[in-house]
Amino acid sequence: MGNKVISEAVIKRLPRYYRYLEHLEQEGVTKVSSGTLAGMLGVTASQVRQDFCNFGGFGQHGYGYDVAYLKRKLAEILGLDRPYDMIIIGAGNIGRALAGYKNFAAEGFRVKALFDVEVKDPLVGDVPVYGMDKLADYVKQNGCDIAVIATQKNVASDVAGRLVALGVKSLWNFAPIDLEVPSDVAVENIAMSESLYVLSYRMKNK
Amino acid sequence: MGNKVISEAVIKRLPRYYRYLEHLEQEGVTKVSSGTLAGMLGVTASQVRQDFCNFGGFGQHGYGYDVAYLKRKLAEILGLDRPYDMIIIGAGNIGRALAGYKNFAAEGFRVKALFDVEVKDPLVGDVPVYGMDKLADYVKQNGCDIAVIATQKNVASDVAGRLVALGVKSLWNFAPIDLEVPSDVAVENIAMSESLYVLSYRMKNK
DNA sequence: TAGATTGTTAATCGATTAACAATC
DNA sequence: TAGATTGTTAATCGATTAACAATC
Repeated sequence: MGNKVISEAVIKRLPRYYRYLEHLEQEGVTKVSSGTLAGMLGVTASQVRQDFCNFGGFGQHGYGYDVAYLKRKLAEILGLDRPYDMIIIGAGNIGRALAGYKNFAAEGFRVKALFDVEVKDPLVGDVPVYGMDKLADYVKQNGCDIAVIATQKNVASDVAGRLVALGVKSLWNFAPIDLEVPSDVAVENIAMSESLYVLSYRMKNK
Repeated sequence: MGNKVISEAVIKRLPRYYRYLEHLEQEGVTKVSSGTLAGMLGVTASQVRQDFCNFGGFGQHGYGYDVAYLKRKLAEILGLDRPYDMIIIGAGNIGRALAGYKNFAAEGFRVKALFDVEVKDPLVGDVPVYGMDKLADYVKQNGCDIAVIATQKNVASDVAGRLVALGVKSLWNFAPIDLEVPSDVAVENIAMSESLYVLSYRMKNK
């Protein structure tokens, strides 16, 4: 593993590069320069080259970057070159919406099951819903690459703790709290209300 | 308006401070020091004081910060001291989930209407759903503080353009694209797939 | 008063930008 | 070859941290 430490700022830009490269590829564009890419992202060409240089550099002097190759390299870096099995804890509004979101499956993130204390419907789309009492057995039998926390705020920490105890190494958290997990567990938050607060701030300060 | 330019880094921390202050207030805690707050957020006491100092400073030498007062000041800064009327464009999984999310209303963000090209149900919870042809009239008659873009990716730019043309000054965007808007329009993105990519990166690099 | 803790200036650290030799 | 554009080092800029006088 290429273990140069990459800053958070760089990591957060990688998915954006990837998105624009997908777009370029769809348009049939085969090569792109750091300057062009920079123009699309709204950053400097220097930064684009620095960012890729962190991973060794994927371009050719005097030519630029091959779109398909650069995209493939970014996919590798981001870990998008393999599928992931996800489960969602909490079959409320957000949990059900995520289960029904087709794009995830298309990108290799496969929702295999929903869990909730109360099973109102046995299926959401084509995803089965199980009671929370089934969680441990399910994870032990089927494994789970990513668990999505879509529960109420007040149980989110407990649920995270149970998942970690079951050996789940990756949590995608939609609850408005900061989860505390061991250092070998990856966490990403979707902080919707914080985003809404920032929007409110921006409105006020335009 | 106090027009010191505040960095993005500071702005993004404000909602987190606010969240922890809410928590402290609920616990009945009336005063807090920069050190304590820093411990909760996982930052340094220096940074906490610097951040508040940007807005004039809300503490008292030798005492710390009054929780209720600091929370009220942060609410003012973030613009949470008044309600907002929201509409949601796109009555798919995400749009409907957001319409049904009770916490928003509790925080003063009121979902007034959903819009979609196709009106399958006239109501989602207690929120009315209208056809896209009703959008212009609705906004002209009722106004709209914040429009939520929860459409398919391929129409998101068009929808954003229409909203901006109708005078909407604030967009909360769930589509995986970068919206281009005039400088007096505020935009905040919830980039779910980018977050998932970052999670994937983190899993791979733990 | 003595102790605690802020507000704020100065020092440090890290990220971004500029520059340019290497090279396709 | 001449032109273009990278990879990478050095310079700049901005954000974080440390320090401490002010003061409750």
